Amino acid sequence: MWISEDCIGNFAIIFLSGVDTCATKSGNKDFMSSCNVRERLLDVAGPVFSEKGFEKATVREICQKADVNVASINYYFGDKEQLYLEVIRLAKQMGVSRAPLPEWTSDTSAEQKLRDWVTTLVRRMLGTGELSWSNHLIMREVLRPTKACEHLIQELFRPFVNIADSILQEILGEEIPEYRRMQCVFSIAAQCQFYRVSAGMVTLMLGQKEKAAHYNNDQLIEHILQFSLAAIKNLKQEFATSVMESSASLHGS
Amino acid sequence: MWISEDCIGNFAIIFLSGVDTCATKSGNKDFMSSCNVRERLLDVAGPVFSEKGFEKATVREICQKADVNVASINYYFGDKEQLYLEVIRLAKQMGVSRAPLPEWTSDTSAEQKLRDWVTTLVRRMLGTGELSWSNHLIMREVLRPTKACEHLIQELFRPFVNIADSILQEILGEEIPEYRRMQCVFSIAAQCQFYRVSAGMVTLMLGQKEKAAHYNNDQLIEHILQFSLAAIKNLKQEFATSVMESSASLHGS
DNA sequence: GTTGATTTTAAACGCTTGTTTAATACAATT
DNA sequence: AATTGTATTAAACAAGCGTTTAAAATCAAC
Repeated sequence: MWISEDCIGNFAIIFLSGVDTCATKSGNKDFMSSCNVRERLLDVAGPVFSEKGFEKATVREICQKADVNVASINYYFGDKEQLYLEVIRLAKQMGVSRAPLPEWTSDTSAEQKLRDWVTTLVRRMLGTGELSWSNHLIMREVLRPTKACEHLIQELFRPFVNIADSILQEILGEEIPEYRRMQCVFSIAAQCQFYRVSAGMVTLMLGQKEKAAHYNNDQLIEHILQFSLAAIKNLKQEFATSVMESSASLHGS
Repeated sequence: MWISEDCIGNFAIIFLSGVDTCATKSGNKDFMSSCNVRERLLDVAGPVFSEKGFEKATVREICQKADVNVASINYYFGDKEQLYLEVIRLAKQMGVSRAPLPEWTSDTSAEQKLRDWVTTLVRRMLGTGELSWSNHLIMREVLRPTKACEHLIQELFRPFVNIADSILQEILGEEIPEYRRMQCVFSIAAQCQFYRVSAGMVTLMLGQKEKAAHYNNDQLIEHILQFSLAAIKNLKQEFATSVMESSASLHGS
């Protein structure tokens, strides 16, 4: 309302004061540092929570890295946990946009879709780089769910699993019961997850050299896909023959 | 050095004084409670570290449950970390003895061996009951290795993985390179591991009812085995045909 | 310039952590 | 009985944590 009069003069004030005028969230660092405290906290808290976990991450470290006072988290978010919940929401958005599923047309084969799905999951799980903190954080929630996990399941996991389920339905047909399909989805996801959660142990077991030689993302995707596709196709075949057999024994008796 | 003289008389002292004389570690509770403080701490610390993790487990809780003074851990083990390392050693021994591999004879089939291996791994990972704390604790080390992990790898993981590797070699033959076999071993282990590390998320996704209906240990073992065996056999077959093809194209060109 | 609300700050609070300490209790040896 | 070395205890310690507070600074509006 105060804009209504003496408006022209105040534009300069708005622009220079830096209050709530941070139009772009990324890019220019000098401009960033003039953004408001709330934004700075959100930007900094993600990587810290990702690296340390909720418990071991300290408000003091976050505030120091955001270059704000220690009381700022409580002032803007209430407490540490509320900040964490906001960060998880941010991580979900970034995790999806970071490694999205490709667009499919009506004539994309089921196998290609499954390849895309596995590729996306591996990239999300094992991805490194600037935004990988979001995936690390989400993985923490999977391994040790907090209040935030329910939100992730509804908005992220269930939709993603449903896609895999429909692909498997395409391959396996309608006869195979839903829970068998879901077991297969879990078996595929399990393999992708393994190389993230057990990465430390795998490296210790294989040694750096061997791991670098045979366990990069592309090789893992290829192995997981080949391994899983063979298993799925066998399931279909075995189900077909078992139906035939029971049908035959029915007729025979 | 003080043993060198007046040795005979001191045997009685050693034996009666209660130092290092706790012959049986399990069973009789009355005897247990008369054991020395060190033993009581070791007995109590395992479950606590398993449930809370090293960081969140407090010396005060451990000492309270062991019914000893808070200073006892520092007196007997130096500090909290030394106690933890001792507990990990204990966990390794108990983890193996809790769910051992069955004995195999020369005419045990490779498939049966693989079934036993998967069964053992699932039991160790998902086992519940009195001694399951040891497996929980070991899994914590896999997910977030500390100093103690190297010891576990040498004494526990590598031998166990080697067994699976030799079983797969039996099935696949000599032609398939070692790193492909290892990838398969990891894929199998990954599936077993998934239902432990993601148990919370799986339950949240499926709901208690569905999980209880289709995801008990026996059903999981059966699924993992069927899924993996199909994949392995396909690998063998594909490798054979690809060798034949390259041989044929070699002859053809 | 003054006012009144909002934001920022340094300091302190209350609590928990692992560890240390100094006094005490105990049992074996002299 | 006195001594000696070990074991146990309650209390204190120092450091770190999340949070609160009350004063100071900032800024739009009059």
